[in-house]
Amino acid sequence: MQITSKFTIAVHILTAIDYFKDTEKVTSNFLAGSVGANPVIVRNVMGNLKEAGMIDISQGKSGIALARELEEITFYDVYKAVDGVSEEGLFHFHEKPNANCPVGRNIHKAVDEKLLKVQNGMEAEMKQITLLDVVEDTRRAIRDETI
Amino acid sequence: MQITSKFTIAVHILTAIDYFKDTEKVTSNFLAGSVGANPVIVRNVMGNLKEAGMIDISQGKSGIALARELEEITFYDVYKAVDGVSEEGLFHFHEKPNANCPVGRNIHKAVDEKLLKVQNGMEAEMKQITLLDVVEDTRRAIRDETI
DNA sequence: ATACATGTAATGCAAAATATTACAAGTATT
DNA sequence: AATACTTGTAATATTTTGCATTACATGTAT
Repeated sequence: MQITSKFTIAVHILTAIDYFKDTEKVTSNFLAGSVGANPVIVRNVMGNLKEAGMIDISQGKSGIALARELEEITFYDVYKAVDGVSEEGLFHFHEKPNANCPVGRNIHKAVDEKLLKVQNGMEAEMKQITLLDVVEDTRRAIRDETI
Repeated sequence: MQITSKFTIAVHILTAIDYFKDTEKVTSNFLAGSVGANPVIVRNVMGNLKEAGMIDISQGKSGIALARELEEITFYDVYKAVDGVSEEGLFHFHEKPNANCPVGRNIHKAVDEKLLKVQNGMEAEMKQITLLDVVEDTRRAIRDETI
């Protein structure tokens, strides 16, 4: 498949940027600490998010800021940003069916369009979930911890 | 992710079993030829489909037959049969977030339920596509070839 | 000038998917 | 009973992919 842990890392990063923006110096090393991943991975994901216009960073400069409102960043945006443009689609169909067989020759197109429909359904779902939802729920969970 | 090529192989197998049931002796070797995969892979997938009650096969006996009507086999059934019971869910969330960080400690639950919703949306979509759809479209494509 | 940040190439490593070989076990046909 | 052919499965490559790591280039601020 296609959805890697980079997706959840990206969500984590964006959430942490918002959460710590006033109290900590948010760097790739700091984020790597929170996520529990390698700083280089974090920097790569940050690069993807920057290209997609979700965060503002620049080389040398310390400080990472959100470039868009939280409610204007959906799961779909993040997914597209970090897991490639998804030219391949969500599913592999990398069979090499036998061209001498009528089924082998024709099933590809029959299945492809159906998988595309499934993928579109999933993407529609992802477009309805925003980073604001995540941030709100995370903040609530943190608040409830202290009780 | 989780959806492997075994899924498309399984769909291919089921379609071929139906298509060739009256004209060819359908064996794992024959199917492997049509799919373009190794016979052992095909036999393993066949085993999954048998467990799930979609085909009838037995050791030694030649001949593979569908055990259920085509319109009663959905993409979801096939997916569940070959890609495991999906205890893990469709997405990895195998981060090891830092427990010393409030975000790292709490984001997991916030994101998990949202990914679950996406997954459910996708599965709902898969439940609406049946093997009959695939077989009909494949037959139509084969018919159109000869024009 | 120094310290510290991001950017990125190169490499290694581990896990997972897939392929392959080899053989066991069952059935049908003769 | 012997043979041929089938499915069932274990053991073992091979390949691919995700992730980690090292090392260093490049840029900014103080």
